[in-house]
Amino acid sequence: MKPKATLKQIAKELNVSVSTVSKALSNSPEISEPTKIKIQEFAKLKNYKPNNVAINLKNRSTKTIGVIIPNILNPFFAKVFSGIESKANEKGYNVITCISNESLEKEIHTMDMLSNGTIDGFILSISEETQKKQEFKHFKDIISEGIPIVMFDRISDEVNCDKVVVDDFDSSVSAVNHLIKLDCKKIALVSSIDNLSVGKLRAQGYIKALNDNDIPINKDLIIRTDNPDEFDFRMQELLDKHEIDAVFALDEHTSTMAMKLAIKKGIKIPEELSVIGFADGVWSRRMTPSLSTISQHGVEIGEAAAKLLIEKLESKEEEYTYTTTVIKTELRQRDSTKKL
Amino acid sequence: MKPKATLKQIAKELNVSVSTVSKALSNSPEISEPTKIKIQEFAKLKNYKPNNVAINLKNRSTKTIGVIIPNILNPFFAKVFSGIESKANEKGYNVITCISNESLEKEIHTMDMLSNGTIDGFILSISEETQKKQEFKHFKDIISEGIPIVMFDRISDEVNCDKVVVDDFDSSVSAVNHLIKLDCKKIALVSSIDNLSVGKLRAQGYIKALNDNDIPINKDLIIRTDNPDEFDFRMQELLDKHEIDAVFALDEHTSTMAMKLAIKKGIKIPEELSVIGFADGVWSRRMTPSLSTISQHGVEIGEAAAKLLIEKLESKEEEYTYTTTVIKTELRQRDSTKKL
DNA sequence: GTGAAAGCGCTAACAT
DNA sequence: ATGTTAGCGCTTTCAC
Repeated sequence: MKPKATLKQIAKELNVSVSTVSKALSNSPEISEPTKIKIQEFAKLKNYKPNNVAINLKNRSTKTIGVIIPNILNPFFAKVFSGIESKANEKGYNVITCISNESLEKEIHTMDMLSNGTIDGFILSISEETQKKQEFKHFKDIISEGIPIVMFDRISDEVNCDKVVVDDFDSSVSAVNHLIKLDCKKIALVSSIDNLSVGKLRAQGYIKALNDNDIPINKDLIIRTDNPDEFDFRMQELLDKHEIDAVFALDEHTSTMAMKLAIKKGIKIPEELSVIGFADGVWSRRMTPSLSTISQHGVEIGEAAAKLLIEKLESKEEEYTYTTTVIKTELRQRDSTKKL
Repeated sequence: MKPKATLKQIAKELNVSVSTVSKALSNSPEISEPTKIKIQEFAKLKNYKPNNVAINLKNRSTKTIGVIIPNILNPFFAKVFSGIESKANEKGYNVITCISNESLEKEIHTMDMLSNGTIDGFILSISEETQKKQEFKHFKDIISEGIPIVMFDRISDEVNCDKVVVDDFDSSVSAVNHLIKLDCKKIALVSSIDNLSVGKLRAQGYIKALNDNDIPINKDLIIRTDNPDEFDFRMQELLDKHEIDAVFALDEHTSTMAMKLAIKKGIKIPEELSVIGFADGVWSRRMTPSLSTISQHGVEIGEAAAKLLIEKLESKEEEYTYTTTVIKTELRQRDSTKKL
């Protein structure tokens, strides 16, 4: 285990000054060819790598982005994360990741730990608890410290910053319209994320689509909760008591459970029941029948967020107007809906 | 946007020296109560946070771990990652994450970018390409630079470092034994990860279990490839040509595709065909029928790896013996296998 | 009890 | 063409 090479050591061993070494290694024209070559070769021999921490201190910037993700097991977030990581790397940035586990406290703690020079800016999606409690002071504080934030997916109108979202409302409208075109009349709405901003937007889209098509809203066909276990129970009840010809599901848990319970009851999908759900990841394809989904292009969301943040970090503008980027979703027709 | 408070500024505003401020804020007994209080209150008022980069430079350590994950969309890796993140955070470490995307070049590039003081050590799982090419020089180089590495899951015997793995071989043996106890005689082995170390170990376990039970190995019932598309084709063929009563699948793709194709053919699971597969994540539960799995306790693997690395980083021992920790798997019986 | 000074590793303005 | 110096923000030893 060799001791780390530093400019100082190299300078001493070569009997030159530290700054000569520094300049030689950055190929400065100030230094003569022969010394340059001598120093560069010696540095390579010693496997010299400039200490990044020292450079960060000098530059007052770390080229590192702090990313806060509510739950990395959710394939949507995993996709966004991979988009952030790849765009950041492309631009020469590192990514420090924290998983908030949907906890407000962890979110606050993380932002506090990292906002001391460790990172140049944040990309985050608000935790469930934070959205429930509508507690956004920590975001505002960080921003007023001059650390930029880009929010994605789960955002807050109260916080002034760049945002990247999906057109949740419109996606819902068009998905439900699609079901209506398929001749579905009794479309159930199911959600186990009714505490999230995105869950509410999606539910509103359903209402809008039914209204537009003069279909009366039937409360009995709507399950909106934030508790997956409660959902399972109510879904069973719904299938037992009411006849439905479609399910519009706002999250992965409800998409898959609705299908599972329907299949168990012997209901044929898609012949007797069409199912469309918000879902990401490969699993919707792997199910039998495969699930028709609204896919959110997570990778693009991540890339857009990273691009936005890095642009902001690298612009010298004092004034900056905040933008909200909308990434379009895509309706992927698979085997849980009939073909038009 | 307030300018960041520094010791220097506080010192000037309070007409004391930098070192006094530093000591007062670290509650040193050298400083008198009144000045301490004055300084501490002023610092709080100014929202002073010690610059972490400066501290890192001083300490020659960053309390940051570099994590390299082949693919974060794989729920096994996502679980391991969340284990690493939580254990690291508990111990006061940050985590810089890179996704190698199974690429050797990205792996090398990442390790090069981070091994300049940015991180104190690495936790990683070897990329597919790296395993295929058996190219391990970059790992050895990093270790010889004095940066510790902990490998998990996809490891190499050629590299001398701490490791955390699953008992792939034994898990396979006992899973296949379970199928045999269920009275299965014609057990297919399917794998689309035959290029990975873990894939090979699991396949060996299958052979061992059949041998132990005096069941002849039938090559026609074995599909081992590293190409998912090729697998789909050969699986269809296998189902068409041969009668089988069980499938033992070494990865998620083959577990789910085997089930999907069998269901499509009208084969009843588990009555006519039992399926066990290596799988993680919630999706095995959500399938119809739910999939019996060998679950790998990804979170524990991540925690163990982080613990190992941090212990190494914080021990002053010059000499250190490398350990390989084995995390036991668990056979989760669900609806794709009959109950005993 | 307080302060000056050195040093972590590097860069860059400013000598020589 | 090379070297000296100061400084990034902090801690710590050593003077006073």
